[in-house]
Amino acid sequence: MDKEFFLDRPTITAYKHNFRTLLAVDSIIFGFDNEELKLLIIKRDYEPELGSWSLMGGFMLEEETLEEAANRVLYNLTGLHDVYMEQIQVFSKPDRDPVERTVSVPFYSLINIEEHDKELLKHHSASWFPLKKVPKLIFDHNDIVNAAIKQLRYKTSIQPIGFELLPEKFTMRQLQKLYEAILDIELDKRNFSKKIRQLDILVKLDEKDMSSSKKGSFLYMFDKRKYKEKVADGFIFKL
Amino acid sequence: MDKEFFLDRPTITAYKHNFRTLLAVDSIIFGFDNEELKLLIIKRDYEPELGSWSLMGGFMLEEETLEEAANRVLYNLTGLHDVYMEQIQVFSKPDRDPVERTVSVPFYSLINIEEHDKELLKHHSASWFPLKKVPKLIFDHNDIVNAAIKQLRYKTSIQPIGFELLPEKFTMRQLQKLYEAILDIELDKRNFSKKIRQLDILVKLDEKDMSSSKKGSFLYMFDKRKYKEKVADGFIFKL
DNA sequence: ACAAAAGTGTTCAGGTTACACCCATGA
DNA sequence: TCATGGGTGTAACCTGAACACTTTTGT
Repeated sequence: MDKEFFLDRPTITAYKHNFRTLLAVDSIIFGFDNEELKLLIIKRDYEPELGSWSLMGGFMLEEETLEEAANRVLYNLTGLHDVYMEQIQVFSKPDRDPVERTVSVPFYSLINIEEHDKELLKHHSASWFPLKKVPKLIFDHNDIVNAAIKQLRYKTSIQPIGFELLPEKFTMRQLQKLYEAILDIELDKRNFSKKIRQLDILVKLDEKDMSSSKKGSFLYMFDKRKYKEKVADGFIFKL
Repeated sequence: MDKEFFLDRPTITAYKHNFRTLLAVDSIIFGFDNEELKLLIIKRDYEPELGSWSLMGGFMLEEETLEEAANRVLYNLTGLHDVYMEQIQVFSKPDRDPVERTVSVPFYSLINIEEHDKELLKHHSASWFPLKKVPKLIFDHNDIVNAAIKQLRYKTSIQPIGFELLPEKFTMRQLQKLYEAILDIELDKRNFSKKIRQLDILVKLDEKDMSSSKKGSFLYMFDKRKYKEKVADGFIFKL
């Protein structure tokens, strides 16, 4: 029994003798260019690993939550607020950051690839990479990206997210391409549009987008109110 | 532009000036007694909140990962190793712990309610509570428990977990009751056993359990190899 | 012989999949 | 007039849901 009692000590020790760690948020930012999914990463202009590709990240401040920190980091890079964001598994190997132990809480976000501040991106030497061409990133950032992709696919296959990656008005075909890009599969256009229309979260507009074909294709908007109702009802959608 | 550059500072500052936080793991331990789902909590024997009900927890040590810390905490309370464990959302409100800022990474585990070290439980003044009768816990621990229940239900509804909560040999009826307890719904025994048998992850034994009826009911075991294969294939199961 | 739980099969409805042709238009 | 992408319906199949009776055996 003594063994357990010994191991137990740290959990009942007064707070002050315990280890305190740096806590970072890392931002996995996905965008869509109507063809494929892309990831936004930066070229570090500070040590360690100056000049290497990296996720955008930042340390959690004393007075903010992790969610606030993640929003701050995303805002710093893109100028965007109120973006879809989801936390994934924490990365906590003691030696993952060579400078000092840093635990990373990653958040992935979905943004419209057209709607961000390009000056800020330039300032951070940030670039978009197709998912299949993401270079070697610092530390364990490639693992983090892979975990985020996995989580995004999983979520997308059971809940209608992904609208955040499109412009406000979009065609059925764009939406289908988005799902195909996220899930990395091909879908039948008849079945896809039937399914999506059944969800009753889109509004069909009278306008057409004439850029993709001679005939033009109808534009849709996404009915935020209905969408939120459904998600709140714990609604599950299977593609 | 200056605003962004100012906000940006913390993310590019050298490590040393940044805030370091206490990082805790909290353990949400679920057990099943053949009737209902229960939660294991402890009566704190240290300040703050001495005497209050609380999740078992502990601070992450300098040389361990969060997963190791979670295993250590669980081991300290139950004497168990190699238990199913899953991380849920991090809780990081700056004032959630009144003594000092502590970020909590909660892990829930599923254990067989018969197979743990009862001496250790007594030592920690720990008790099992039915989910619907969990008392007020310290800090935001009730929120953490609710998040864990939600996650457990979600997981259970799409993947065959939950076997961890049963003894090695169990009856179809016990398994059904477990699912009913986790999902808080009633299931049809014909459809349930058909579905489970289709999954092809159980082995039917020749033995019967005679304790529950005159006729006796067949015992099953869970085929770990097949189960692991299925889960690795990203297999989704909908009850 | 009866009470108590175990065990099993069929039918029906709804959803998912596979599949092919016509439409509108600009060039 | 033709080439390009847009738009739609139907039949076969599969899965999930609802539902009731027989079996075993201890008392």
